Amino acid sequence: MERISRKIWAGGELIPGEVELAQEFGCARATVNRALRELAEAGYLERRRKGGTRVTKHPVRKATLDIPITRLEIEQRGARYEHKILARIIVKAPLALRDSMHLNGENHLLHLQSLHNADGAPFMLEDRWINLETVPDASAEDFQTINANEWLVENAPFTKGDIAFSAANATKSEAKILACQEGDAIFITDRTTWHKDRSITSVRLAYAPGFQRKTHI
Amino acid sequence: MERISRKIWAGGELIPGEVELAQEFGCARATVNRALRELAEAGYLERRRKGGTRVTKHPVRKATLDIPITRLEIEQRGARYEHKILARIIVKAPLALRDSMHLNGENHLLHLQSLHNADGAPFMLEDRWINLETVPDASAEDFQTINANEWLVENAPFTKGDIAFSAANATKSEAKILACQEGDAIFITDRTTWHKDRSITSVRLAYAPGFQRKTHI
DNA sequence: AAGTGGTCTAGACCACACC
DNA sequence: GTGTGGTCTAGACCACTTC
Repeated sequence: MERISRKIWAGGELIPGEVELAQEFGCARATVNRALRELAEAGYLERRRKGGTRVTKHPVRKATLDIPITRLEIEQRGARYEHKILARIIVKAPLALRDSMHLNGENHLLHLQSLHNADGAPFMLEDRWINLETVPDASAEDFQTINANEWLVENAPFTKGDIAFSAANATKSEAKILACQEGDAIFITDRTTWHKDRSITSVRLAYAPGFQRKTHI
Repeated sequence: MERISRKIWAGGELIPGEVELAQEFGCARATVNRALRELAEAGYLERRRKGGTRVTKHPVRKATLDIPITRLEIEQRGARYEHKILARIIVKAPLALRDSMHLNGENHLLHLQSLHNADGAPFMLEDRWINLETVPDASAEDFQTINANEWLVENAPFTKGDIAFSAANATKSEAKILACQEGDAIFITDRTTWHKDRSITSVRLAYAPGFQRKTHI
């Protein structure tokens, strides 16, 4: 790490092999391997068999972002959590989702709208679609006592997910639900999760104005 | 991992020690150690010396988010990058920043406003404050040929940083610069970086409407 | 074919946290 | 004290990629 930041090893440059470094530092090759592997995970090095190890030219800083369970996020702020189901309906997959969730028009989805409150004030509006082909048990749940997020964590573990963060102007109906003005800037999280190649759920989270998603490097 | 997801080992439960698992799986303890260490890094396990290893009760999913260099982000979309300096001035630290950057009123900051374009269209508006106590060389730079982001990556490596994502309504002047309407929802990234305990720079990035910051789990 | 990193083994000592 | 995970060593074989 010191040699990278002091540019003794410049960006793009091939650094010595593990055996050579082990000799130089007077340690075992496994120790060098672990050090280099961790630097590679952090994005400072690029490693290829036979090709050797290179210093990354433009190290992309990586921030790890926690994807919290909303109830815990609210409770950690010292607020009282509650949620309300605003709508619950089973429908055939709408056009807009067939592509992003790998569905056809015959697939049935559970469409759920819920509001999550912190100390009685609107905190986040959730618009969720659950794939009933993948998670048939969801059709028997009313999600009153346990919210959909936590139910899915328990009952439909996912293997991968796509996440996108963006900003949107509150629509008239969103503004009413979130107790803000139409047009207010709303922080949006879109997330689709998968088990292998089968979509589980696709959700749009609209946070009340002023919300910040924080992290650190 | 299988035993966690199938709940053979339930949340909060103490799992067998490394020696016992090595015997059961017929492998070396170092192999068990690496497996458990990686599961702990991913957030599924909590490990403590003498205390043993427990399954995390509410596993917090972690997403890794790339913090790209804006020029490369634009070029990777196949667009032509250019940037313009809109304002450049050296001032004493304003009240609003003294707290978040650990400054007093005698500290001088370089205040920089720049617009980053993709194929000639506004992409992102950058409002940056550079701490000249920590990075005195910045006062000699005009940032015309190399933008502040990349100059700082080269000349002032940081050890830690705070990041916050949010949404804001475009002000009248922001709307004019970003070629959008006043009030449009704008995706905001606020970032302050540090070298040890000295602040380097604090920056607010306002992306043109429609921008999404994507990642996956 | 050959050289690099990826992974594993069997053993050892240590640091920490709990008793 | 004592038991747990944290780390290291010396050696081995393998997988991948380039030549």
